Order: sequence, then structure tokens, then C-alpha cells
Amino acid sequence: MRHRSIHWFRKGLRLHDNPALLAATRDCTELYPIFILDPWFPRNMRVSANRWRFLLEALKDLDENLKVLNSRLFVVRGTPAEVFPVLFRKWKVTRLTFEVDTEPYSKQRDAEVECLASEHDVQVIQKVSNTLYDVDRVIAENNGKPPLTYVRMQTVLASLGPPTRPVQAPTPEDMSDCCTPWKPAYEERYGVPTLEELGQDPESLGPHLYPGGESEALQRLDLHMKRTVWVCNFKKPDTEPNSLSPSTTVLSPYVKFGCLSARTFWWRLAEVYRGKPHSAPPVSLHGQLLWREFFYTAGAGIPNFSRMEGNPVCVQVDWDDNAAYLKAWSEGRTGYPFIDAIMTQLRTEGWIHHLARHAVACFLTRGDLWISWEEGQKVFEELLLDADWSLNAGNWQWLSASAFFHQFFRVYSPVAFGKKTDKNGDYIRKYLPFLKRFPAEHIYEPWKAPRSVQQAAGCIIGRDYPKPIVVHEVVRNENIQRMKVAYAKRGPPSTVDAKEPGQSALKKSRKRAAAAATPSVADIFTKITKSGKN
DNA sequence: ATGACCGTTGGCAAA
DNA sequence: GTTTGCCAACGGTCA
Repeated sequence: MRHRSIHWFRKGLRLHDNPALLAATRDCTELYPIFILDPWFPRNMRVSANRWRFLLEALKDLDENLKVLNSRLFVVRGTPAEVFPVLFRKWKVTRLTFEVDTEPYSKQRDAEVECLASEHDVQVIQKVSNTLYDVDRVIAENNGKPPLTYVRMQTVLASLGPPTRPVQAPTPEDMSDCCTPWKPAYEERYGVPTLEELGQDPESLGPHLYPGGESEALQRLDLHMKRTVWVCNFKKPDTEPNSLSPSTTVLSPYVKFGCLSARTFWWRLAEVYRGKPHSAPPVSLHGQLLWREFFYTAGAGIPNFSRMEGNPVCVQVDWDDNAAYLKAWSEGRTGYPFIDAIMTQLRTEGWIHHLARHAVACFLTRGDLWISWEEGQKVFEELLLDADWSLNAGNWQWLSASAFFHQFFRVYSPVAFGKKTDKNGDYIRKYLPFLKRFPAEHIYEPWKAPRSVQQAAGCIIGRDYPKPIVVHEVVRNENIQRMKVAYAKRGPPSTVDAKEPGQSALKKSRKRAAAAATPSVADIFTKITKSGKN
């Protein structure tokens, strides 16, 4: 049978290592590559102009690369539920292909689309290519539960062997029997929209540091993989959060949108490592891809992963509701220059170093402001070019000591932490230029500078820049005590027998479930095991 | 089963 | 300038 195929791009905005796209081209007479853009979406969810720009550039690049294959990208306006029945009929579609997406929202959406496809006699092909491994296999291999520690994750992955090798991009030969019917009128109807069409103000864009798209991603990858000594010595904790240009690859936005395949990245690293001594997970570049895998697996297997309530791995904390503190944090007006410089870089450039994320995340939550990690998650979701649902939720739980990481007495200092790698405060001077004339000894704590120094610097604290909204040395200690209380309410740690949840496991989790008003862990993991087997 | 071990990236003072 | 031990003390994993 010769097919008329739709390949549906969602993440995975690339031609390389795209097995679902390849499947679409097999025995195919007509290929329709589509991306669905819901024009109402921006009203429901805050996404920065920077992030929209990255997406639109990725779509533009995809369209250009498809043109080389004699094809085009159709950017379809609407929702999947509205759009697919129309397209199935209009294009007489017989096959729909897309990449597996493991996020709960996506799984539900894709299940609905599968139903629509079946109603229209459209065959559906899904391929794993966003993650290194099939997350369901990882969960199954770990007795039906996502690994909760990195060491455990490594053990499980070791038993699965190295990730699948990436597949090649479609070649003109792959496309020789297959065409994309494109008409000039489609330029307006199915073209890549402008920021204005999405209701975004181009004036609010920051500097154009990280152009979106597969072409840019592969160039950046090549550039970094040539630095073999640097790649082999890479240790994440040794890189600097406050260097004036990024101390890491900044490939994360490209991996998030799938402009760069994680598997392609993994195998390129393996080539660089081969025959040479090199760093290892968790700190190596391979290790960074495994962190992504770790949180993707957690996000797929743990219910309510982006929330505190109903999330069985998340400590239930009595976070404060403090709109003024939250606003000050998100707008870079806490009075702590290191924190405010990071938040300014985030807002203007859309990317900050991982350790900088640690500093501001700790400050917002358990360190200083005692505001829920869910609020920080929303701000990162809006502003980070690389905001990825599972990673964002997982890392916020980590930093707030709500899950995965539990040594809540280790608190980052908003003053001392940055000094370790930037004694002179050049990073602060760059992002908070009104502080740049403070001497190095006062730049991290300008409120302690004598009035004469503030006058000489041309910046009076309390007038031109806020005084600190909290006293770190005081709230830090109070917050550690509050964390102690939250952990004490947790009750005994629950153990889960995945094969056959026994009485003891149920009894143990009952106390905690009652206290937290959440379903028992054993019940949840039983459900996961069952659904994972079908 | 119970205890020991250890965890990507803390801060600080003392040596 | 680097290394060490203390602060007060977490949970998941594994033997």
C-alpha cells in the first residue's frame, strides 16, 4: 500500500535522528510535515518573546531544511482535536507519524489524536527519539518505579546497555517517490508566523545570543566536540555560574526543542571519549544527558510531578504566600546583587548557568523567601529557552529539598557563593550596571558600604537599588528549622514491593497518605506497573 | 530487617 | 591559597 502521510512535529524539530519522519517517508506518495500552533495558547500560559523567537526560528530552519528535500513545513493554526479531522479528510491521509512524548499532558493529547486517527482509518506510528531510552522500559527494569537516585538510574541503564544509535536524516533518495503538494497560497496560510501574529512585542526581545534551529544546533555541537581536551575534562560542578560568557555548551535549548537529538549528542561524545581518559557521570557531559533522562523518567512515572500536592515523592511544605517577595525575586529586586544579576540575565537572555539556577532557586524556596518551588517553576517556564517540563519540575524539587535531594541544611549564600568564582563581581557589573562603580569589597553587599562610597558609586541603597528584602543570616536558620518540621511530618519512609504490594507497605504508607491527603505510594506504583505492561 | 554508607556542585573557621 | 573539620543531620539503597 502507498501512503499519504502526515508527520507531526512537536518537540523533535529536526531532520536528523527522526525515526518517525523516516517511517512517514516509507512507501509514501504524499508527505505532509506539520506543526500545530494554537493561536490561543499564549493567553493560557506565559511564554517570553525570547522563547517564542527561538521556536519560530526552529520552525523556519525546519522549513528550509525540508525545502532541500523538495518538501515544506505546514504550520497549522488550531488545536490538534480541531485540526486533525479536517486534515485527514482534506489530504486523504492514511498514516500519521510522530515522536513519543512522555509528559502527562502530551500523553493525554496523543491518546485523543490516536482515537481520531482510528476513526478516520489512519494508521499511527510513534517512535522513541526524544529520550536516550524508552522511559517505560527504564521504569519496568526498575520494578515498575522510576529510579529516585542517580546511582540507581545508572545501575538500571547499565543493564539496558548503551542508548540506540541515531538514524540518518532522510535523503533525497528516500523522498524520490514522495512529494509534498505545496501551493503558493499556502505561504500565508501555513507559513511560519511572525512574533506579531502571536501577539508578542519584538521590543521585549533580548540580545540574539542563541538562534533557534537544527542547523545552528549541529554547528554548535560540531564546534564544542572539536574541543576534545575540554570535553574529556568537563566536570559540571567545576564550571562557573557567573562567567561573562557561558562556561558550558548552551546546547540545552536545542535539546529541549529537539533541534539536537540527545542520542546524537550522546554518541558524538562517545566518539570524542574513545581511547582517551575522560570524566564520568554524574559530572561529565554524558552525565548531563543522563540527568535529563533521570528527570524525564521521573516525570513520566511519578503522578502530579509538577506539583507538591498529590506528588508522592515530594515533601509537603507549608510554603508562604508572598506576592511581594515573589515579584521582587522574579524582577531582580531582592537587594542581593548576585541573585538580581542572575534573574536579570534570565529575563533578558533566556539562559543562565545551572549553578546560577541553584542559587536563585534555593533563595526563592528553602534558603530565604520560603515561597513554593511551583512559583519558581512558572517563572522559569516563562523565561528559560530550555524550559522542559520534567527537568524544570525535577530540578525545582531538588533545589527546594522537596525530592531527590534532602540535605536541606546545606544552604547557598546569596553573597558567598558567587564570590568563589567572581571575586571582583564583574558578572554583577554586567547585568546590574547601576552597581558597577561599587568597589569589589562592597559589590556583593552594597548596603554595607558607607554612605560616602554609595555616593561615589552614584547609587544610594534604598533609593537607587533596594535594600535586602530579607536578612539571609536570620531567615536561613529559621527556614532550616521549618524544613525540619516539614520532614518530621513525613512519617516513616514508605517501602514499595512492586511485585505484590503487601499489607506492610500499605500500612506504612497509610499514615503518610492520610497526613498529606495524597494517594498511597503503593497504590500509585501498582497502577504504573499495570499500565506499563500493556 | 536494621544499620551503614553516601549523595553532581554549602558555608565557614581554623590550621 | 588550599585543606580540614565542624555545623547539625536528610533519605534511598544495599549489604
